[in-house]
Amino acid sequence: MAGRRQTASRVLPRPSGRGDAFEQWPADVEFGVLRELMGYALRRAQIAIYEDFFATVEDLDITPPMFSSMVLIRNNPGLRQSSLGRIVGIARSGTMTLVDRLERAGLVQRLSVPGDRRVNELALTDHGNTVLDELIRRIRAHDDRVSAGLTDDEKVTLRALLARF
Amino acid sequence: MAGRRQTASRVLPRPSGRGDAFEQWPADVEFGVLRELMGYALRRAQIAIYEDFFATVEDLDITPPMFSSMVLIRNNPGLRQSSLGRIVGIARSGTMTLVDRLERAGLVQRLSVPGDRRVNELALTDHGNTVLDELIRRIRAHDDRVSAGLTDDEKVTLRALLARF
DNA sequence: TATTGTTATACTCTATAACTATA
DNA sequence: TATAGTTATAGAGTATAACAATA
Repeated sequence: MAGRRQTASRVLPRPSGRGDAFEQWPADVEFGVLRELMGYALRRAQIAIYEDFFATVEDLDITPPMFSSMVLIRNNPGLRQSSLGRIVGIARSGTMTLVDRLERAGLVQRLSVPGDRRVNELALTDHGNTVLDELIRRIRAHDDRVSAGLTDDEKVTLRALLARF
Repeated sequence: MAGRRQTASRVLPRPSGRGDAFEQWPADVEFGVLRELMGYALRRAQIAIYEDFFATVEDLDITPPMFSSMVLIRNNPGLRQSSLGRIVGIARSGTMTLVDRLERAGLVQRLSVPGDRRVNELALTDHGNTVLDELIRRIRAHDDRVSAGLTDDEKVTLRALLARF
C-alpha cells in the first residue's frame, strides 16, 4: 500500500443539477477535529464560493480555469501556451484541452511566432475581450457578494493572511 | 450555448508525480484582477495546502474526503451512509464509492440496523481507529506547518473569517 | 539534446438514472 | 409512495508517455 500513486481527489463538490447530493443535513452534526483545521475551513469556504461562481457565469459556460487563463492571456501579451500551463499548474496536455476549449468558444486564438516556429502565442479575440469585460464585471460582483459578511478591513486582512500560504 | 449543464471543473491541481506540470514559472507574471479576488486567493491557498496534505499522508493512501469521513463517522455514532453523503456534499452513488474504498482498506465497516433493514450504519474498525489517531496526529502537524506563517491570533481570525462564507 | 505543441491512453472523481429491498 | 443502498453509465478533468517539428 505504501507509496501508491494517487492521482486525484482534489475535487470540490459543486451542486450541478438537482441530484440527490444536496438534500438536508442531519441535525447536530459533530465535526470533531475538522473544526480546528485550517485546511477544512478553507475547503468549505471554497465550496461556497465555487457554487456562487458557477451560478454567476452559468450562461457563459465558463469555468474558473478558463476565466483565470483569459485574464492571464490579456495581461501578459505574447504569453505562450506552455507558460500558461506552468502558471496555472497543469500539464502541457491539459493546457491543450483548456486552450482548445477557449479557442473553440472563439475567445482565444493561437498565433504563430516568427522567431520560433515551435511556439504558439496566445491572445484574446475581440469577442474574447468583450466576454472577459463582462466576466470581470460579474465576477467582481460575485466576489463582493460572497464576501459580503466581511468589512473592507477584514477583506484586506483575509487576503493578506491567505497570501502567506 | 446558454444554460448548458457543466458538470465539473472544480478541481484543484496537485503535483502527483514529477510530470511537466510543475516547472519553473515565467518571471514577472501579471495577474490583473485575479489579485483582487477573494476566490482566487482562496484557491491558491487551497492548492498549497492540498499539496502538503498529500505529502503528509502519502504512505497511508488517504484522501481529504476519506479523512473527513472517518472523523465524521467516529464523532457521530450510528451515522448512516446517506447522511454522510449529505454532510460531505456528494451524491449517494459517490458515497458508495467512498465507503467502498474505506471498507476495502479495512478502515470502516457497514453495520446493518435491526429496526430498519434498508440502512447501513457506519463505524470505524479497530484498525480504522488506530489509523485515524495517526492521521489526526499528522494532519494537526500538517495544519500547523502550512499555517506556520501565522500567529495564533491570526489563525483564529482567519478561521473566523472563513466561517463567514 | 532540449523544448513546444500534440495525441493517445488511462485513471479518478463526480453525476444522473434506474433497479432492489424495504418502509 | 418514499427512502436507503446499489449498480450502470457517462462526462469532466487530470496525468503520464510517446511523437513530430524545431531549436
